[in-house]
Amino acid sequence: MRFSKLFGKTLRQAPADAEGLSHQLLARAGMIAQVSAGVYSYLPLGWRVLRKIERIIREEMDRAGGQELMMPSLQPLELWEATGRRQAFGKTLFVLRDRREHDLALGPTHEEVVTDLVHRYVQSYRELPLLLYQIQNKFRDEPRPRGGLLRVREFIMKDLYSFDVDEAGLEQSYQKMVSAYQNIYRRCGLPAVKVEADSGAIGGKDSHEFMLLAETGEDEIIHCRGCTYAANAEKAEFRKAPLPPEEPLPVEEVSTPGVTAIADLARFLDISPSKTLKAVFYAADSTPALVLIRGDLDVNETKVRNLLKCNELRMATEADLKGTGIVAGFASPVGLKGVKAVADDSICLGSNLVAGANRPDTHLKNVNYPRDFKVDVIGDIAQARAGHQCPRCGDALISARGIEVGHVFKLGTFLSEKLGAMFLDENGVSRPAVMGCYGIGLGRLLAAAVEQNHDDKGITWPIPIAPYHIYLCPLYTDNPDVTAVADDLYSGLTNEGLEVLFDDRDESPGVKFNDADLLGIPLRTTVSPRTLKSKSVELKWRTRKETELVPLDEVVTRLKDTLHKAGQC
RNA sequence: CGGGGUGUGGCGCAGCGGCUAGCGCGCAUGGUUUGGGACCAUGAGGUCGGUGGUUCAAAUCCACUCACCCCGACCA
Repeated sequence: MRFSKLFGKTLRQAPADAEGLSHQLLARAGMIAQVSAGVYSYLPLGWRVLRKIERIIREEMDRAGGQELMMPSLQPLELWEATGRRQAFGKTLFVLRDRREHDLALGPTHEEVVTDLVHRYVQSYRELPLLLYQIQNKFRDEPRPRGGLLRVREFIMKDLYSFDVDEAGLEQSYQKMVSAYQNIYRRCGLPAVKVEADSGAIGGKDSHEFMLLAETGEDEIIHCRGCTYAANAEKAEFRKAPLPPEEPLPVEEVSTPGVTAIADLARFLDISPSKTLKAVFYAADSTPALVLIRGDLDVNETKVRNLLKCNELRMATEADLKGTGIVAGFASPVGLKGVKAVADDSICLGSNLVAGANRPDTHLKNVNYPRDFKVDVIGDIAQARAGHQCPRCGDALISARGIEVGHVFKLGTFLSEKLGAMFLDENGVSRPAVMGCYGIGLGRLLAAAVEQNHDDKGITWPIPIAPYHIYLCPLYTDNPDVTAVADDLYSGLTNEGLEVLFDDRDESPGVKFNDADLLGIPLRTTVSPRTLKSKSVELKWRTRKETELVPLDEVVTRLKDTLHKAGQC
C-alpha cells in the first residue's frame, strides 16, 4: 500500500473526546473514527488489524470443529420474551418497531436465534455435539460506552454455541473452547489469563473470562500468590477467618451517640471490626433488602444480586427505607419485620457481635445468629480483597487489573428447554441439548492489544496482528536513485507476499519516522542517499533502538527470513 | 439514570456584550529545504451545536434543547 493513497491520515493531536490510551493512539494513527457515542468506523489500517484477528479466531474455531454460519441482527422480540431474557437484558436490548408495529430486537447475542435453529434442525443425539459460530456485529445499548473501542454499543463479536447430549459432553466442548481461546491469544501475541467469572445476564453456571492484564483495565482480578486460583473480583471467593468461639451473652444496649460507621464504632467500643455486624440496605428490583455481613468484610453486590436472583440492585435511598423501621447508621436485623434479609455466611463465624438497634445513637452488644434474628437467605456475598486467604490453598490473594477479552459460559439446559431444542437419545428419550456459549469481542481485543503494546511514540503491534509488516521509508524522494531503489524494493517485497506500507510521500524524515512509530509497523526499512552509498538499506525493529545496514541484493530474502522466523508469512 | 465537564474551519485551542471571529497544526499553489514532526510567500476553508429570548447590538447574557466526554451502577 502506498501511504500517499491511504485513506485516513495520522494526527499530531488526538481528538479532544478521545481520553483513553488506546482510543487516542488508534484515533491519531487514523485507524478508527468515532461516529457517535460507542459507535465507530474502522478505517483501512484499523480494519486490516481487525481482519487479522478475525482470521486467527476463525482458524481456531474451525480447528476446534466449529461450523461457521451467519444469523441475523434483526430478531423477533418474541424469542426474547420466550426465554425471559428480555427482562434480564433490560434497557441494554435495542428494541425497534417495524412498519407493521411489530417489535424487533437488534441482537446483543444469539442464544435465542441459534437455539431456535437447533430446535428445528436437530432431532437425534447422533447430530450432537454441535459447535456453531459466527463473526458478526452485536448491539447493546450500554448505559455508558467508554474508552474508545473498549466498550461500545455496536461491536464485532465471535460467538460460538455448543450443543451436547449431556454435562460430560458440555465439559468436553467447554475445554475445547478454552484451549482454542488460549491458542487465539497466544497467536495474537497477547498473553491473556483465564479467571473464574460471574455469568451475569447471559445466565448459566460455570463461566470463565480471559483477561489481558493492563493498568487501565476495568476489571479487578483476584489471584493467588501460591496456587493457580484466579477469579474476577466480582466472583472471587476466599477463606473467612473464624473468630475464637465464645459463650453467647445476653443482649445489651449501649449508647453510641453519633457513631455510625463501622470503623468509628470499633474505635468507640475498642473492639475489632470483625466483632461488629454490618447492615446495609439495598433496593432489589425496587424491594428493600437488608444485607448483613461481618463488620470487617465488604458486600459484593454481584453476589447479592445472584443470591437474590434480582436484576437491578442499588443502594437504598431514604425513600426506600420509609416504613421499614430501619434507622440509617443504626440499622439492625434484630426485631425487624417485613423486610427481606440477606446475610453473608461470615455472620456465623463470630459471636457476641455489636449490631445497630434501629434507634438513633444506640447499638446492641452480644448479638448472635440465629438466636437474636432470622434471615431469609444466607450465602457467600463477601467481596474478596488482596490479603485475604486463597479459597484453595490459604495463601495470600493478590489483586490486579485487566481487560476482559473473552468470556465462556456453561449454560446448561434452561434455554434449550424454553425453546424446545430437544433431541432423542439412544433410548428414544427426549432430552434438552446441554448448551455452552463462548464470546470474543474483536474490537475490544484490538484496543486491549494497544493498551498493552505501546510506548511514548505510538503503537507497537505484535507482528501477527500488525496492519503491515514492513514500513518502507525512502528519504529524499527528489533523489531519483532513492525512488528507483524504493520502487524496486516495494514491488520485490510485495511480490514475495510481504505486507508493505510504502511511505512514498514527499515528507521530511522526521515526519515519516514519527508516523512509522505511531502506526507501530514492526519493521522499518529506510532508503536514503546515505544508505545507497554503501549499496544498502537500513533495517530497524519498531521496539528496538539499534539499526542495521543490509546490502540491497539481500534485503528481500533477509526480510522474508526475518518475518518467517517471527512466525509470519 | 445520578454527579461533573465540553460544544467556535478537518484536528487542537483562544475570544466570554462591540465593529470584518483569531492562533497553531493540517490542506492548496510556488519556491528553498530535509536522518526524528523544516521554512518563506500566496491562498481556500467558519449557519460560533440547535431553538427561543434579552439588547440599538449576541460566539459572548438568559432559558430550553441536542450532542459528546469523564466519575459511578452494567459487559465481548
